[in-house]
Amino acid sequence: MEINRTSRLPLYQQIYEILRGQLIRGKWAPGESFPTEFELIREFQVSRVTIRQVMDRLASDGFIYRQRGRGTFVAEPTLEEGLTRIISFTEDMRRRGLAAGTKVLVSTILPATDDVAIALRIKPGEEVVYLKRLRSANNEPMCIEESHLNHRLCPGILDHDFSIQPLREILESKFRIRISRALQKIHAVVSDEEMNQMLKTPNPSALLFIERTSFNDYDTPVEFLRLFFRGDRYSLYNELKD
Amino acid sequence: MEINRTSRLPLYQQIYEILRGQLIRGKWAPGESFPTEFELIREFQVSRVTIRQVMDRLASDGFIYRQRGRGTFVAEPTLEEGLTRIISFTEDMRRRGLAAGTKVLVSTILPATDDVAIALRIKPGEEVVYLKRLRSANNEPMCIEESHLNHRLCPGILDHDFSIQPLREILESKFRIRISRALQKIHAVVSDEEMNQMLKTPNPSALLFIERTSFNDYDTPVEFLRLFFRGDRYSLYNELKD
DNA sequence: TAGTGGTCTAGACCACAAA
DNA sequence: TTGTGGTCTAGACCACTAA
Repeated sequence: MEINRTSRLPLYQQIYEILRGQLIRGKWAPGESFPTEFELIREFQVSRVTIRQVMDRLASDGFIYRQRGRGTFVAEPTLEEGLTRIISFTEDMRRRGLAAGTKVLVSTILPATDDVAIALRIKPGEEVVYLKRLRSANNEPMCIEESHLNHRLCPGILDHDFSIQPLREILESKFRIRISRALQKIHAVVSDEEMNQMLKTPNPSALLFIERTSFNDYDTPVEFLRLFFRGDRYSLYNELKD
Repeated sequence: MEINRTSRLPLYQQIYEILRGQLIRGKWAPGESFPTEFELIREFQVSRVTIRQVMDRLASDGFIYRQRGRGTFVAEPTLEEGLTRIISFTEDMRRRGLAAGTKVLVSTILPATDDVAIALRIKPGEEVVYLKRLRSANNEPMCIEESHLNHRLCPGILDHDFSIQPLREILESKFRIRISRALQKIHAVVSDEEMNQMLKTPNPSALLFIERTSFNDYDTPVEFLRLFFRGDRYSLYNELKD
């Protein structure tokens, strides 16, 4: 874990990426002491302001919290992160104390419909990878997920087994596509017959319906996602300020 | 707008509050130039680092955005703010281009039920102000709002007219209670007969259901709120990072 | 008392945009 | 060329916690 002083990437960003990666990979347990400012100053040989810039960001991201006079500590994972960071379904369920499962229902290539084309900023009729999965938690159905990928950006992706390897991992390792941000819309809808069958919900049921467009580093839409969560089992949590 | 150098409140926080207040009150129009760093340095007579600390926060709050070489500008109001800041129903509707209306359905004092008591951290049976309102947008029903206030914190609040003056304003001016943060849970539920009548929705309909507990500066729960939004008319928006 | 995080300063050099 | 925001430095003093 070295920083590059000749890189055009600012020092604080390099250090941020390093520490953030270590936090996500679980280098420290929640509640454990995080290195002090002066330890990080020694380790990376930068000024205190630069280290504090990094720690301010890690704190506002919710990864660490600081206590004057005591030190800095690693924060517990929160459910709120599902509304601020892009985390996988598996990770989301783990935080809720549930074991995630996946069943691929459909995986094929289709011409883009008008709404999908608009979301992906492509022409209607262009090739879209359509992936429909049933997501479960503790072996009970939890969510229907319909993914639409711009096939031009990930040709041949259908050869992979989506029930084993996470989609984002495939995009990153095989196609060098990193999802850096996403915009989403959250609604409530009534389930239809087909959904009730798949989700084992009574008729009628309410579903938490999320439409999400994910973008790569160059702000090109990569994926358009529709998520239908069981309203009786899944809620979102967050904090409002001021 | 002066800062107090002998106050225990840090300079950057004082300046932040001043500028934030001016931004919220609309001192500058969206898109308009915000004062440059050096103008603010001159105005408040503090160092550049301090001003940047303020502007970093205003930027991450979404109030301003900066462009290297060009300057700093006032951001457009976004719908996302409804998921990060505590904004009033009226303000939320305004951002959606709708005119808000309010009809008070019930306003009374009740003993706290178990769930409300837990949320407000009081004993079951203690006095709670119960306020039920029908919120409308462009004269169409949009939301049923059930508010539960800890009556001990705002005795006599029922004398006010909630259809005219915003609840938060009454709390602030009459009882010196400032809501500084809130925790909420977002679900989807199916409407019942009574709700369908009030909201003029068909049976069955899906509602976006939000439960929110609001806290004052001392982290005491002040209000427990249940919001039932029409699923066909109301959605939440937000951005996910990385 | 020693160590931690919180605040603040003056000053430097850089990249970028506009005139 | 000028002015803007972006990054980085060394150093200072303070408030709080724990030993």
